[in-house]
Amino acid sequence: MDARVLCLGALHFGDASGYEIKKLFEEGDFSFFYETSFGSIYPALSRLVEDGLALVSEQAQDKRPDKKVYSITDKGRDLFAESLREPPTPDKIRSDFCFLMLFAHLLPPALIDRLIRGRIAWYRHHIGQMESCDAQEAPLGGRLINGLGLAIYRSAAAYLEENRASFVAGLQRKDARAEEQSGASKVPAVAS
Amino acid sequence: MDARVLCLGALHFGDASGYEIKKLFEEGDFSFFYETSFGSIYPALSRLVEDGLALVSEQAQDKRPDKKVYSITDKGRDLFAESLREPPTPDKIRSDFCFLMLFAHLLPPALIDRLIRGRIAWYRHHIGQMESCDAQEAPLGGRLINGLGLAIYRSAAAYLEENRASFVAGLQRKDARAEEQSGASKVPAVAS
DNA sequence: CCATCATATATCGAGTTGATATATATCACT
DNA sequence: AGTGATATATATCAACTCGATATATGATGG
Repeated sequence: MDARVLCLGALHFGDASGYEIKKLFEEGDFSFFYETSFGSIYPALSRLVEDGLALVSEQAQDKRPDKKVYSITDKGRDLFAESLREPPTPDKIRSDFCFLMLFAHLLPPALIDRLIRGRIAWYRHHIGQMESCDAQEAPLGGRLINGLGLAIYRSAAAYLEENRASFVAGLQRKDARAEEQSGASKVPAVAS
Repeated sequence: MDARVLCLGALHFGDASGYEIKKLFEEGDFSFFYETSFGSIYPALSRLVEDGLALVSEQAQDKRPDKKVYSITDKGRDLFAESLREPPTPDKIRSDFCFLMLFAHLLPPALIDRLIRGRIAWYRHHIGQMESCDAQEAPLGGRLINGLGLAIYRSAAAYLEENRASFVAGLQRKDARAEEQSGASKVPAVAS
């Protein structure tokens, strides 16, 4: 799903500027399941206009920088509907947090504890956001995806809440054992 | 988290070739939460060797192409441990499936139904895989992440199973109403 | 008064993706 | 025996994306 199709999707909800489309990915309907950056949005919008899939109208604003408001054309709508028909590629995920946890034994347990607590707080924050914007949104699909996101975040938060303490305790026990071994000169290690 | 750090993490588990590291991301411990491609792995490994963070030994194999087996150096281990200490960047997700569902009203309900069923099957498949390789793995963190993945996939699959039928039925009702309106010439529409 | 944030567009280097090329060997099927 | 598919294995490349930075203005807050 390239940036042009994503922008067409955004414009399907109504006219928007590049900046507003970015916000859709940062805080809006797309934020739960898709990311993208200005570096792909702005060139994508330019190409949509070039190809006749969108129109642009420059609007001078006072007290604000000029705005370029894009709108989707019929040709754009057709191409978008077509694009949706090709089979979706599998989800792509990159989670530094999960990668880090795999190597938790290389870091101080206190740091790991903080990271997990932060993660739980992050989930709780987004759950709150999703719950509040739940009021029947325009597209039917929006509610399905909102519900899916809520289900996933709730279960993830619950799992981490249930397992955080014992996981960190396990890391601390391991650290204690390691120190015992390296400090063996003090008290001769006796085979158990 | 760039490809060099990811490769160092992979080599932390033991010596490996680029091909084997890729498999770790495709089917192995990393597959649930991280993706990457040959195009970033091979250059990353070359640079690790250049910078003295890894060593390489070429192994001629009979009946197979030559293999380049990489191993992490002490310097590499140090740099890896350091890299882990910088705060993890937020997860990046790109889900064509979720994007598609947002625009479900633009596609035939039967297609949406198939896509959701396929998604559930995908979740079930990976849940099975994760359950089977659950046997106490080497790193403590592995079990935490495995459990998190299981919790997420199970709740996602359950949510879609619970909501699939009614969602598709909702789409069909909407389609029927739309057809009714466009075919209004046949039977005059009477305001309800 | 100064720093930070929000609005708004744009660009650029560095890095990544997904496809493709190159080889060899095995396995199933006809 | 041949055909196509799959697995092992490395490597490259165009197109694309990311994250940072530049530019400009106004509002907000300590």
